[in-house]
Amino acid sequence: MILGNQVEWALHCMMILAGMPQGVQVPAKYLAEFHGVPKEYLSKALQSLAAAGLVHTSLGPKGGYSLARAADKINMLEVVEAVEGRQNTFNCQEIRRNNPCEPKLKKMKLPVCSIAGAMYEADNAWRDVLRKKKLSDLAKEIQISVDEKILEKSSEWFAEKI
Amino acid sequence: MILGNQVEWALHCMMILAGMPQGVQVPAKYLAEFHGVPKEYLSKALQSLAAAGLVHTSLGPKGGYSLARAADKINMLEVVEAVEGRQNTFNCQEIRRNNPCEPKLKKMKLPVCSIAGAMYEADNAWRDVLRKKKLSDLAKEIQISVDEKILEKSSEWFAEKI
DNA sequence: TAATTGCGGATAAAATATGTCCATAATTAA
DNA sequence: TTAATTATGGACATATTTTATCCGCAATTA
Repeated sequence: MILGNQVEWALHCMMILAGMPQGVQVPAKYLAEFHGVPKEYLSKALQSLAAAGLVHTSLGPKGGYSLARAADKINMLEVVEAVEGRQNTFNCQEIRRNNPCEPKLKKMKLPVCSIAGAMYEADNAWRDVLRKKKLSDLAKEIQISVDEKILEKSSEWFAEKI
Repeated sequence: MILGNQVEWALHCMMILAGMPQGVQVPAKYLAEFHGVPKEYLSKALQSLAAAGLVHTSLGPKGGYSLARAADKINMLEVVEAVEGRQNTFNCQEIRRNNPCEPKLKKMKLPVCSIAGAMYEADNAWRDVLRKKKLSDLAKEIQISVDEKILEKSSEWFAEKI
């Protein structure tokens, strides 16, 4: 039960975009180079973000990606779900219906299985944590925990390229 | 990001075992038949439960599986982790170390990444829910939600076979 | 002794994750 | 107008994980 790498990539990219000046578009090429990940594959994640309305995209030179909303209006869950989908981690196969004692169970309408219910409850707790964490919250934490010089150099690195 | 079927199977098997009279061992064969799942593969999950000390096993005729502890001394998280492992759903690849501005990052010791930290927090919330849910709680819920006749028939079905 | 059962290793098939390649259309700057 | 740049999206390839299946072994019971 493990999330794909794309989730990590997407979150880091969103933080980069959150740190960009207004109106600047960042191409996938540089997001990929900066994070050391394959550009073509990262693009798939970025396209998912675009499809979910979390980033704005533009074509051509000076084109690229930017946040579609302010960082305090986007939470982590949106990013994770955009890339990973919205399925529950628990995929109930309804094996209780295979009970040989009651063949009718195969077709009957049943209330949610208690086991599945508990697993869904856990999934919801997971989502709640991510929903409460805005990108702006993350940005603050990063501002505090990461060496100031690195942040500055990174900023310059992007500014040069774009 | 989806749990394997084994988790569902294992949880349902645990509930069957929780409903068995003291001292009765249930063979994998019947657990598989009852739930309509392949015996050989289910056995792998049951072996994981045994390795985690959640079930007791015995060989030979009249052998099989039984709970290693009372149902109120086992929680859902233990079952899930026995089968699925204890990894976090978020597998941090530390792509921040690929930052071209600071090659030293590759080898430096760093505090937990803010992004990873938030994801771990979500994982912990997920675990907390499952840890609080004992098998005995589930048993009560099932007792209430499932048709009494089905419970009785199922009980008889196992009693006949064993 | 014969039947039953869990255990564990080897193998295989199917599904998913990961990664690459390329043609296309849109946009910008010269 | 032209050339360069960029996202999009589909096709394809590879790697990894999940989902099994098979079988010999040792332990146990009747």
